Amino acid sequence: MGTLYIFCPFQTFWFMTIKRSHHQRVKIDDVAREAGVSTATVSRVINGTGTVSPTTQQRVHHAIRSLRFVAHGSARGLAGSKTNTIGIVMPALTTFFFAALIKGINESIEEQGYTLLMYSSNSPASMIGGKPLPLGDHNTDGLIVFTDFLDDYSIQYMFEQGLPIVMLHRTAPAGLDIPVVAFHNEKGAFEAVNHLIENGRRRIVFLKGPEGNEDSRQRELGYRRALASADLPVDENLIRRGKFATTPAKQAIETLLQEGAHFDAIFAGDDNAAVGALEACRDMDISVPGQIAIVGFNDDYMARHVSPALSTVSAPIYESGFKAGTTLLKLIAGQPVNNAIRLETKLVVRDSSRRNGHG
Amino acid sequence: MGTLYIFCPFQTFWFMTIKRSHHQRVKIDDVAREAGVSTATVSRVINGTGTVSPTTQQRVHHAIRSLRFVAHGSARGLAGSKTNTIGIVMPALTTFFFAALIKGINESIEEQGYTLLMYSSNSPASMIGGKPLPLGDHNTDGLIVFTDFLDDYSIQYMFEQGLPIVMLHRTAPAGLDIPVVAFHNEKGAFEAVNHLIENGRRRIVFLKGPEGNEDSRQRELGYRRALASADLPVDENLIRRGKFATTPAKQAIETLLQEGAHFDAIFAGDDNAAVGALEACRDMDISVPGQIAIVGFNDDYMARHVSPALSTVSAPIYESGFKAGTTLLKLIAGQPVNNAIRLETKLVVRDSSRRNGHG
DNA sequence: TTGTACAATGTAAGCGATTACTGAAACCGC
DNA sequence: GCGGTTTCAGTAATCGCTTACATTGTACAA
Repeated sequence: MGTLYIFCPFQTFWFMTIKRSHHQRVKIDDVAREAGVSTATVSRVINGTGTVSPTTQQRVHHAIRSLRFVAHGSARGLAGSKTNTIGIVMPALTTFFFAALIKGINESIEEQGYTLLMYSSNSPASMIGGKPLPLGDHNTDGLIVFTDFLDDYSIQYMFEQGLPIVMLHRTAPAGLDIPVVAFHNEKGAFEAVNHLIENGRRRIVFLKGPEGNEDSRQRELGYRRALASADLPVDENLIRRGKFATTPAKQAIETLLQEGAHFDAIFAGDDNAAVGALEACRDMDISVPGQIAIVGFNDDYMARHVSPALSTVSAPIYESGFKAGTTLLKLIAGQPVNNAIRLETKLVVRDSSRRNGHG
Repeated sequence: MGTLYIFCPFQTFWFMTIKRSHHQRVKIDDVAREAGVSTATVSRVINGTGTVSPTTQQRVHHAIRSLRFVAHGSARGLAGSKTNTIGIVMPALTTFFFAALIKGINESIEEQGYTLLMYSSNSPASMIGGKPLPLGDHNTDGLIVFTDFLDDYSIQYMFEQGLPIVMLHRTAPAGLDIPVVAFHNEKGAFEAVNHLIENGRRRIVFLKGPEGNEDSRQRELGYRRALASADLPVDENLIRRGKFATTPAKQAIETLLQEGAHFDAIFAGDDNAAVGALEACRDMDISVPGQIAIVGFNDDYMARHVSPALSTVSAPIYESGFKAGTTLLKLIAGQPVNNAIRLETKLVVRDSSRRNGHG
């Protein structure tokens, strides 16, 4: 600001750009003129479409670099009907889960030159009645749906418009041929509960997730199957709602204890809930795993850092995001995809459910 | 699929959309025709620009709803030179910090109809030499910079192009009038270290963040000032790199212990590092806070859930994201903004640094 | 009654790329 | 040397909106 060294190309450049401000930016015509070719040729070089001689390519690349040309996204979007952007609709979570997921998606699409357009909200969106999604077939080339706050009708609408869609941790609306990426929840839960049973636990609490959550529903099925296959009865009173969150889970366990319920293990719907359960026990001076064993789900960051370290069903969160990204890209490219991708989980036994602590 | 009830408008509609597939979608002309007005009027109604009679507005809104019209983002972007999208450049973190931040940004811009275009990467980007950012003045109306992987030169370039920019947890390139949103790191660190000193600690380890990280640098200044103001010497040997991560921090503490270093407290650069320190102590059977007191920074989710519960400098992460969002929007709107927003932190004393545990 | 001001709407020129179409030159085997 | 390909590159239409400008209509003061 202020200083201007006439002979310094960079400073001169700054000066120029300041002068012409936000308009008159360098566009493809400028590049074409600079390289002595037509805009079509520049476009071909940029996109690698059509045939351009090596010499010309060199010239064009040189012009692009020296002018610092970057194509206008909207213009490309309009002309090419391609945005190189995919969208994700998801709940506004603030957990490790969320972060890992996004990272996975991002890295899966990054090298392909795609960008993630994120729409995050906790309020329902719908194409009928409510405000329509700001995402969809205009702004993005594809969509990852990872939320319960979007009704089947809207999904069906976009799907039938031809928008590539991948469901993430949620099943597709009935009858629609939309790929799903999810964990093998039922199996993972079965193994977790089975592990508890094998260690002598008989009365096992299950902490459900939020109302309508699919992961939770499937984990509950696994829980029931494990009990059934060990010929243990299901006590509906031991099934409570932990909402995949620490505080509600803690309260649920406290309530159970106050009610004088009898149980020797807790299978929490996820690790957040498990941590809540852990704290309830700690506050009540109940030994874990001595009196009560606890197993969570997900293998969140903090699972191994709480004390006692939390046994949990390790779920490939990052991979699920990554898989969703690559699947969507394949879909966009018109390649065949596997329609139901279920990722395996793995039981990780730590201190919170070890046998040795048990009486 | 298959069933088609002639008299049901929705089904008929599906049928139609399927037939005409991905092209011939409903565009503004269709709406104009349906409402019996010109496209200009439809555009005015959509954007709330210009004057349109209430009756006409009604008709247009009705047409929009019945045709399920959603404006083509790229077309609007091209024509209006407005994308209603802001970008963020950030490191590919997988922490609670990141998630809360994004949530804050998102919610701050959501009600204004903006969307977040996220570019996340761990590889350097630059306008000179390297691959240019896929974000910037073409694709977004503004940019939040939250990463060290973007050089000052690029930021200066975009800034002088007139792109609204807000720096998040990073200072602006010298001489540029770019707003900064950050924590009061120095002060927060000072208070944390001071707290340790007041509780009788004398030899305090500091675990730095990653190379070049600004938050870390500022926290180190606070650490040094606190020691100085208590007339305590700074032992450079007690300053180690914890990289804002659990494992490196754990190793750093283990190394210190193996070297026979003498210290009675650890001020960790962030909570991840603090957890690592905690584990190193636990593994070595060192009592916390009995022998060594630990204080972290951020007040991450797990801080209160580890054991002993972690004392930490609580930082308003979500608010910082939110503030960055609103500031950027103001900037875009041409409104005056506060150029240096420093958010206050708050020391939260939990078990890991309580006096009673100290000899 | 006429002129002025303003409200309401239409017309049409872009915005900056992509790409279908077309033409010119170079290369091929016979 | 000649029709037939191929390669390389240019022309110009097009994508779906926004908006400057033009136009019409109506109210109101002079």
